[in-house]
Amino acid sequence: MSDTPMKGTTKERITGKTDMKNWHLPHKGNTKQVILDLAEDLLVKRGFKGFSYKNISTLLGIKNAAIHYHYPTKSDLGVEIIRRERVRFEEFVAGLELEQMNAAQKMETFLDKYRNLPDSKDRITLASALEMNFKVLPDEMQEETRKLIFAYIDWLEDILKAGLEDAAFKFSGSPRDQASLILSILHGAMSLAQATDDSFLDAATRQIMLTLGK
Amino acid sequence: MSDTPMKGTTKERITGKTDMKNWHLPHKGNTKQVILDLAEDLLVKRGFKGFSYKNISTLLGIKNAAIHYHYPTKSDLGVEIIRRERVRFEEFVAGLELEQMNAAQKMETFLDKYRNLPDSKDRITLASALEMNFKVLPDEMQEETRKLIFAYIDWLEDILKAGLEDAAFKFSGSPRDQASLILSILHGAMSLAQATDDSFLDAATRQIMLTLGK
DNA sequence: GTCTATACGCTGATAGAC
DNA sequence: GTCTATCAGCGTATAGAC
Repeated sequence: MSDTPMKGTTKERITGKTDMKNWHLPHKGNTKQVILDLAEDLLVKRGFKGFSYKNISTLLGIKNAAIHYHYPTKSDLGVEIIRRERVRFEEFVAGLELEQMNAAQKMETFLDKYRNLPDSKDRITLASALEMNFKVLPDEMQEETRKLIFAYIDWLEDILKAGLEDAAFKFSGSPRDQASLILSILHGAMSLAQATDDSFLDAATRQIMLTLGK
Repeated sequence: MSDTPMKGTTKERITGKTDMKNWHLPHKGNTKQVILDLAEDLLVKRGFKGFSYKNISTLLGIKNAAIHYHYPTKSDLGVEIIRRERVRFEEFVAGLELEQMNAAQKMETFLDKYRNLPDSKDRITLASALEMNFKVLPDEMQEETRKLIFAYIDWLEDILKAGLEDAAFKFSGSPRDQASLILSILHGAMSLAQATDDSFLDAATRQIMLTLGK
């Protein structure tokens, strides 16, 4: 992965559209957000110690020091990335409620997030990447990572419990254990796929629904 | 984790016993091996970019440059760590054959390796740690990592096939898919446990035997 | 908000003495 | 085999100008 400067304005990069009128303008006030996007991408792809402020600033076409203006330390930046993901997940969960899905539908929609991971992301999620880097993360990032993971597990436990009650699912062991197992399978499949390029995620998601009696 | 120099001779460190007669002697010719042990430990605990030649040399009570004498580049060192693990696994497999175990016994013995991981290792295996660091590894290390993982999967596939034939196991899907799934579950459980301190490995190994109809 | 300039430690690595 | 000395480059981070 090279650190070639990005072309065009921020909006063009984000939307994928070109805005010829403003090609020469800098990031029009959303630099802070673009830094977050870029940093999340690099964190997922290379690990926390595998990218630097220099990498980000080069991609953005600005200088090292400018990043520190937005996020004083790398830990601040990392914490923000994780918090944003937790918010995203909360919105995802709220969305499912709005659609009045049943437990099985919710589970399928959750699994879809993994089935549909773009190859450009190397088919890995932020939570999984954080786990993998856990021991080299600053303390505050470790804490946020834990919160994120338990947000997933807590939610999984809830819908497993609901599915058990209305007989949509059947499985042995506690809903909590089953929730942990499901996340283990998904994260393990992504971890293995990193090294082997094989797709373990399809087999993994299939197996999960099987063990739930679907 | 601090890099406090180790006390005593190499043999004392390795065996845990004290040899007062030779406490003042350096590493008596096995420095190269001790470096490998130390480096493997650091790699598992901190990731490939999380330790340096300096870390190792400080622990050993020698200088940075001395490590380069034994392993010219960090990649050389990393490759040796992985190769040694593959040899260890081959010996493990050969040992199971000598004991004339059946498929179910072999699987249990394999799972024991994960159940019995010492806390001092943060309950993570070399293969899993390599996977987690995969994208920041030098090319030669990536190649060796792949070989190691496929050594595991190939072997798992073999005993799953054997167990299927003599009706010791029953499961749906191909033995290959099942082998991948088992490794996914194990690696995923270790990955999750890193961040949460919960023990997912016990639940994971139990679930594996369950899905094999045991 | 971004720049220049700067600090300082650590990194992987090499040359040559002992 | 290990040492001293040295290297260039990168890492995070800060001060102060524009």
